[in-house]
Order: sequence, then structure tokens, then C-alpha cells
Amino acid sequence: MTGLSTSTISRALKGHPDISLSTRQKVNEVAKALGYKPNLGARSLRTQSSKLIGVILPKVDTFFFPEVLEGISEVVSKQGYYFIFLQSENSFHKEDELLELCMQMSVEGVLISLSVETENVDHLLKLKNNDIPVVLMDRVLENGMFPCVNINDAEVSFTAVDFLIKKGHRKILGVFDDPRLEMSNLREAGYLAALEKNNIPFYESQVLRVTVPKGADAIISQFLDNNKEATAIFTMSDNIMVQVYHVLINHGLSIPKDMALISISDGKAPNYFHPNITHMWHSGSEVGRTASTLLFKYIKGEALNDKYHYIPAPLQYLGSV
Amino acid sequence: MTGLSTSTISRALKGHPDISLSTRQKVNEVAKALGYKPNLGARSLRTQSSKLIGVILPKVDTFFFPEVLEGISEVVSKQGYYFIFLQSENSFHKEDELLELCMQMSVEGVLISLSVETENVDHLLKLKNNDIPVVLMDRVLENGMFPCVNINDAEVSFTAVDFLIKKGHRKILGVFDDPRLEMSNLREAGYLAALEKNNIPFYESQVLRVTVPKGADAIISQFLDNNKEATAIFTMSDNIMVQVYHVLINHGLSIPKDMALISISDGKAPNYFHPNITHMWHSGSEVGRTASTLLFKYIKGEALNDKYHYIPAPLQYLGSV
DNA sequence: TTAATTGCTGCAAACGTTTTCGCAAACGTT
DNA sequence: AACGTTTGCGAAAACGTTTGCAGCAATTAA
Repeated sequence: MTGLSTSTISRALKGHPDISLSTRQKVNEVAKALGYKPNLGARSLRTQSSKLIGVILPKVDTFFFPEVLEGISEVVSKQGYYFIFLQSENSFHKEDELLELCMQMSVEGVLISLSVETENVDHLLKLKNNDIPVVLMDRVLENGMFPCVNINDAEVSFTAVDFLIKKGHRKILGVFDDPRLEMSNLREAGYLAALEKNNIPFYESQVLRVTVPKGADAIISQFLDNNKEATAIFTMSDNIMVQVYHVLINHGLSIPKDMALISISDGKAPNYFHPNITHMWHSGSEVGRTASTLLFKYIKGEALNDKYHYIPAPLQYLGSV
Repeated sequence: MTGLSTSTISRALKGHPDISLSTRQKVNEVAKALGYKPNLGARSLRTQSSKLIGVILPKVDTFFFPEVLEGISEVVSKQGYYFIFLQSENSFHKEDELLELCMQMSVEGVLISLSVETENVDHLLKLKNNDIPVVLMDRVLENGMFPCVNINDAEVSFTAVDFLIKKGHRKILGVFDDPRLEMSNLREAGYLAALEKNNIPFYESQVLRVTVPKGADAIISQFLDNNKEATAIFTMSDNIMVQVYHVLINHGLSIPKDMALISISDGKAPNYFHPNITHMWHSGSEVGRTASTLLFKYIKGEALNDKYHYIPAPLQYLGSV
């Protein structure tokens, strides 16, 4: 159409100074008229840079992860990158496949939150070997192999439970998620540490580990019956909190009069309930932002040696305690 | 390594019958040993098929859309495709940019739920012109230009409100989302139709349209004060339901004794509350599955002329009515 | 013996970009 | 007039695949 070579077109389109203003304008006009769209695949083939990052999450269920995506989206698009979002569905096998896929797509970096089944990070090594940076988020394995972004699970739990104790509670129940998650154990450790520091006796029967994602009502119900003298409950996540809340109400217990409730939460669900649930506010968008910002530092080759990034999770003192 | 040409390697790797079994095996061994990964960009450049579909959603907030993603994910991966997921953040401008991006990425199809700001589908035409099929989901514009998958908004609302009336309620409040959404107006129309059919007088003051996504507490609160004789509320979505629920409890109203509550919902939030909230069950995963299945029919060129796919939204009769 | 067939493999072009290198014209300087 | 410098552009290679075609050897058929 213009009679110009592809080289000139290419340069004109990206405002290369070699090309005269007049031809640049002409090229832009014709490009617009023809609806020309650069082929990103071809570009990334030639430049060896895909502007793509891979995001692997176990599952975007109701809480937390939507916000993480939001945070990631924010900084990724600000960097002129795109992300492809993949769900491992909490399967180690699928997680591994998705990592493979990321490499085939020539992503320049990977953000990952590990599946429940994942016991070590050996499968992430192949990315490292191909110089693809990886940052773990939230559901991490803190063994120093890869940088991690999350809250300080143990410390945050400690703060929550310590707060309950300061409020006068002595018999405090703890409800945790699948013990295969490192996070679950760390949060349980924080819970225990708070009891211990305050010289409060602990019985194994006062913690519950819920491995089923939904429909744990019966289990929770029985757990409450077994602990009638308890005056407070600490739940490690929104998912668990909403289930516990539901059972509490079904038992005719009034919050906080009969039972105090505190949780770690992304801050949404606590507002659904009455009273609002006191919680340690674990911002998903902040995790997403921090993790992707960190990832870009690695991508840009700004050498970093800090492995753990803990984002703060401040106490939101609402009506349930 | 094998002394074979790239053509032979390529054919061997995908089990082409031209290649002898012995070389096929050898190639596979070496490929595994070297950790060979096909470059998807190069492949799609050559074959002119990217195996990619674009998914554009307004925002993955807490409800509904996570499930839609799940449904999409399920059928897309079954087809050997991948999807790249993009958020318009309810901005028309961004939505348009993302469509552009999809084309640059050579996606083979697009699933989209329109932003609040989107008033027509002209910007989708450029995809149609490039033979990229588009399927609208949930937040659609039903003007016959593109296939749509959602519930029959008006009918579902009608059923819900009619049910309330059959239960004896006469003064029924309606709370709806942003009126710029076609969905909001259709659901409101269904609400009105139910009143009309049952010869129940309607006053403009008994509907509320909530345009702010969060923190509408004060508005809802005043709305309730202005309608003290009401005995039931219909809310058009989870997002609105949880806010209304919260205000109801804050007003010291008991559900369903003082006020009945029914909603359209993905079925999760209703279980958080006590009593469980009666709702029309609007399955997000089913929307995702149906929409992507439909999209693949278009991609495969199986000519279709049906434009609207309504998925059923059955009544879940729980404790709030 | 020759011809046709079959089985396996390589050559080279193509997909749509970017980029190195080089060239010609125009200009300014001695 | 001779020279160097700038300006504006094109030729061609390269990125990693796939694939039509051709080729060659071994086998079979005539």
C-alpha cells in the first residue's frame, strides 16, 4: 500500500527516529485504515521476549484469590505485561503440567500459590534452570529455595489469640485448614505459642483441622459440643470462619456474648455478618501487588537476596470479640 | 544430537506415521533427556492456530465470576485449549483495549461479560470481521448481534417474586443493581410483572437501585425506614443480598418473621447466613460451561443460528421466606 | 532386467515480526 | 572538487516451528 519495505513499516510504527516524520505519519494512517494489528506471537518469537507472566493458583474460590488477581493485574498491566491465569485445582499433577505450559508459552516469570498436594518445590526447579523467575504467594513453602510473599502466619495468629486472651478468654478453640498446608501448621503454631506464653493449658481436643472444603457443619457442630466451656474461637481463614459462624448461630449461641470469634480474613466476609467479625486483615490485593512487583525485579535482573516478604495483617477490632 | 533433521524431529514428536518406530522412540528419548519444549508462539505462527481463547470479565469479585471461570476452565482444557483471562474493571475503554489485545494474541474466540459502561456491542464487530467468534455471558446485550448465555432474567425474577406473593406477601421491596446493566432492568421488569399479574399495587418508592458497589448501608437503611409496612424483599444478586441482610439484622429485624428475603444467587452466600437464604440458584459454572461449549461450536465452524441460551435457575427453598 | 511401489527422511519455504548492516542521496565543510 | 557526515530507507537474516515436495533406498511386481 505504501510502497515501503517491512523494515520501514516496523520502524515507523514504533516511532523510530530513523524514519522521517512524513512517512511515519503516512504509515500510521494506512495502518489505521487497514486495521493493522501486530502479531504478538511473531514479535515474541523474534525478540525472545513474550511480555507474559504465568499465574498459577489452586482455585479461585470465593475468598482472597479474586483480590490477589486484582493486585497482580494492577502491577502487571502497569508494566506493559499480560498474565495468563491458570488453576491447578489443588492437584499436584495439574500444577506440574501448568508449569510446563508456562515454559512452552515462554512466560518471563511465574507467580504461584501451591496446591494442597504439593510437598516440595522440586518441580519449580526446571523454571529456575531456564532462568524463569518464580515467586511464591500465600500458600508457600518457606525453605529458602524461592522468594515468598505472604503474611507471617505464626505471628499473625499469635497476635489474634493473644488479643483474645487479653480480653479475658481462657478456653479458646482453634479451627484450622488442611494440615498438609504449611500455612495451617504455622497458624496453629502461632495459636499454641499465644496460649503457652500466657500459661494457658492446652488440650488437643480444642483444635480442629477441617480437611473438607465445604459441608463440615456436622464436624464443627460436634467439635462445639465437645468444648462447652469454651468462650472464644480462632479460625484461620474466611472459608472456615463462615462455616463456624453458621454453626454457632444454629446452636443458638450469641456472638460475642456466648462465644467470641476472631479470624484471619481478607476483610470482606466479616462485613456480611452481625456483629461484624473481628479479624486480622490479610489483604489479597497487597499480596498480589507485592508478589508481582518482586517478580518484575527478578525479571529485570535486579539482584535480590531477600527471600521472605511478609506483608502486615493488622487487627480489625469489630463486634465479634 | 540424533543427526536427524528438524522435519523428522517435528514429525517424530507428534507420532507421524511416516517416521519409523525406532527413530520415533529415539527422538522421544533425546527430547526428554534434553528437556525439549515446543515453542507455542512459533507453532501458532506457523499453523495459524493459537489454541487460545480470550475471557474478558468486568471484575472477579467475590461472587459468581470465580465459578464462571471454573466452568470455562473445565471445557477449555478438555478441548486442548488454553484461555487468557482479562479484567475490564468495568471500564468500556479498557474492555475495548482488551479486545484489541485478544486479536493481537490471535485468540480463536472470545468469551465476554460486558462492563457496566458498555452500551452497545459495536466494538465487538471488529472481532466478527476477523472471523473470531464471540459469545456473551451473563452481562449481555440481547440485540441479536451475538450469541448470549445467561439466565432468563425477567422470568427468574418473576418466579421469585411470584413465590413471595403466593406465600402471602403483599408489600415486597425490590433491590437492584446499576440500572445501566440490561440485566438490572430485566430483573426489575420481572419483579414488576409478578406484582402486576397478581394485581398488587406498586409504588416507585419500593424499589431501590444501588449503584455503589460497597458501602450502600446508609442508603439501604433509609430505604427500609421508608417502607416500614413491607414484609418481604427481593434482591437481584448476592452482592446486594449480603448488604441488605446486614442492614436488616442491624435494624433488629428477624428473618423471616419480620422480613422475608429472597435473592438470585450462585448458591454460596445463602449458606453463610442464618436462616439460609431462599434463592433462585444461578450456577456460574453452568454459565461458563455452556458459553464455552457454544464458543467451540462456532470455532469448529458448526453453523448455529440460536442466539440466546438460557440456563435454568431453579428455586432453592430455604429458611428466609 | 526394468519398472513401480513402499518406507523413511531431508530440503526449503513459510508464518510475521525485528534488527544489523549497508547503501544512496543530500548536505556541509574544507 | 573532494571529502566526511547525516538522513532515510531497504535487503536479508533470524526467531522455532510445520509441511509440501522431492529424493533415495529397499522391496515388490512385471
